Amino acid sequence: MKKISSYKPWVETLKAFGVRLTLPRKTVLQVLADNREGLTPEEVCRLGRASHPGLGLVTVYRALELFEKLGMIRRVHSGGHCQSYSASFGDTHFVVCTRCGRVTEFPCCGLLPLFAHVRARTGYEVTGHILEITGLCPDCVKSGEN
Amino acid sequence: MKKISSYKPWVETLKAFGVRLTLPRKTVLQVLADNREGLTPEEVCRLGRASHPGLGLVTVYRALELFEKLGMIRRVHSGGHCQSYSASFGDTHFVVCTRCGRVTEFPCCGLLPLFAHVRARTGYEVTGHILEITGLCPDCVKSGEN
DNA sequence: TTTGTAACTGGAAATCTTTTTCATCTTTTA
DNA sequence: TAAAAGATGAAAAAGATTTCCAGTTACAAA
Repeated sequence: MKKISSYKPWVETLKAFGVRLTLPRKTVLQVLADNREGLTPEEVCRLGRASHPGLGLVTVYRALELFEKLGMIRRVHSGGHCQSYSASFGDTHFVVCTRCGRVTEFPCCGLLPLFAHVRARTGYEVTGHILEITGLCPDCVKSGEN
Repeated sequence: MKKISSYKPWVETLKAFGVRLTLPRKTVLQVLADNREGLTPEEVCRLGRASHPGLGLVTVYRALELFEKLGMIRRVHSGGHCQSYSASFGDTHFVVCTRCGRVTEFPCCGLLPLFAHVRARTGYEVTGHILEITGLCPDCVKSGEN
């Protein structure tokens, strides 16, 4: 798993919403930028303390809630528990590796016909959806079974 | 919300897996058969006590876990928390009403092209997925805004 | 039927997980 | 730079889930 970018691209978003850029928030953002698995609040806190030892779990909860509301991160449901978060850029969905937990985004596409089908079939007016695909990432496919 | 069937269709499944048909389990099944919303363990327990006052919450947790493993019920992720369950018959997905919580199944269909797309784009070998659609059920569409 | 036994149950207590509270500290803007 | 609004983190409270364990029960075999 490689470290990706910094959290810099997110800074604009935060400024646009008039959200303060504090040390704990920067720390949480950096952790999320550095990791490509879904992380629980607990995990974010533990990882974050490497660079900011005073980081509080409550603050992590609040930061994650805020970033989710701003669309910078999203909840990952696959893999048993639903309280993990992963960075998200734009209108995408996740593929989650069932072996190593790696999360990869892919553009949201081609669901409109399905929504029409659902509407016709059930009478519901569709307003949203959760779509998450699970599978094996390229590395895990290469390195063995399951 | 209308009461649907009994839990009878499930009895075969349970027998096939060599699972005992006990009073608490029957109670949980009846609750799930009677309700078309996602129910939390707590709610199942409360509703179940109407017919079986001694029903224990721990037993409800165990029963839900078992039934989920046997594919008789599935977790509902929409609506904030992910610890609700709803009856499920066959290879389907859920549409969840964001207003009244009603859950309706629709056949799983038309996702194969998407899986191919994901594979081509991300290199993941697709093995599963979570798809849940949210919207307004016909009754809620009729009865007002929101 | 009756009976033996493995499977199941439910209360209490132990473990998490998440939220609330509140006194203190930090950004930001004026 | 100072004031004010916003943010932080420790502790405590509230919730959710699991573990333990002493009974109880469904079911198969006699």
